[in-house]
Amino acid sequence: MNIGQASKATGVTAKMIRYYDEIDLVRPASRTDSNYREYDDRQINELRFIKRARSLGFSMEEITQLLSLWRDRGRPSREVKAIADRHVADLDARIGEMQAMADTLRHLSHCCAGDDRPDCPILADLTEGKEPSDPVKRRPSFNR
Amino acid sequence: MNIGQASKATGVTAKMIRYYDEIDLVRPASRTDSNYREYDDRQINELRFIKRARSLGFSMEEITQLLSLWRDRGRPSREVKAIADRHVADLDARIGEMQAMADTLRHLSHCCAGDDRPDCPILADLTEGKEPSDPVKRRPSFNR
DNA sequence: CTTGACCTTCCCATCATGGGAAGGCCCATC
DNA sequence: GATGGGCCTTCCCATGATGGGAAGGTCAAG
Repeated sequence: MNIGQASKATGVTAKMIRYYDEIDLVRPASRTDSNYREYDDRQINELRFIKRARSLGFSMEEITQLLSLWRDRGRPSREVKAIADRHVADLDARIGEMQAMADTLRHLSHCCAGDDRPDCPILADLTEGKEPSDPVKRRPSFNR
Repeated sequence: MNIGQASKATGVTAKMIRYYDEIDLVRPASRTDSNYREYDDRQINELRFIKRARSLGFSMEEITQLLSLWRDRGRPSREVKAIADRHVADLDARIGEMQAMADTLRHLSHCCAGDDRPDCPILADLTEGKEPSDPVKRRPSFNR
């Protein structure tokens, strides 16, 4: 299976497959005589795994760990659970922050006439330069 | 006021002040004879505005628009409200996605023994390569 | 006049992803 | 067996907001 077929089979773009290859996330692809990458079922499954894990918001760092546990038949499920739980806590923290932003804005918007006049509580709030409760530092790499 | 004082006065790092300067987000800083940036109250207020807007999750793009409305005394509050409402919808969408991720993971984690044994519903789920409901495309630039 | 704290610009890195160019390969159709 | 279109390869660049750091100029207090 070449990269295009692997891409179709997994839903991961060829670009990203090459990237995962480059950062050694997946087992190294073997190459044909003409230097085409060749993927077998094992790698296809790894790519699917990565895709699903990304869709659950895991960072590449976490996925590296998850993949290594996945490959290890003797893994303790405790370790997998720990990674998942940490990620859930991370998600919850971010959800909380965004919820706070949305709530604040909903309130301000509700107080804004939204007509032709210039008076606007939203701008007024921004002008006051209130401090946010805490400039939260997040673990790197959960863009999307 | 030089950049360091402006930074202290607004809580925006000097690095970021220079960046906002570079992308013409704030009014251009005047310079002293020795090429130091000089900020007046107007610009200090703009920096505070930006800071507060960032803390509410607005993208630079949105902040550009908000700043321009802020500077315009004749703005219709409708336009400000529209930007805010769009942003709230964006936040809500993202919150929804993350909530779904967290809920899924909470369920899986709950089903995982988390002991020395290797069996793990979390890994099992990742292995199945289920499709996420929909690969949501978000507007660029809301990292943090 | 020295010293240390500040300022300047310039370059590089992040993280996951996509765009695109230049060149090589494969297969089907003429 | 040549041609063409659709693959593949590598390489470089961009994103968005932010920080790190180097090299060199400036200011103010001692």
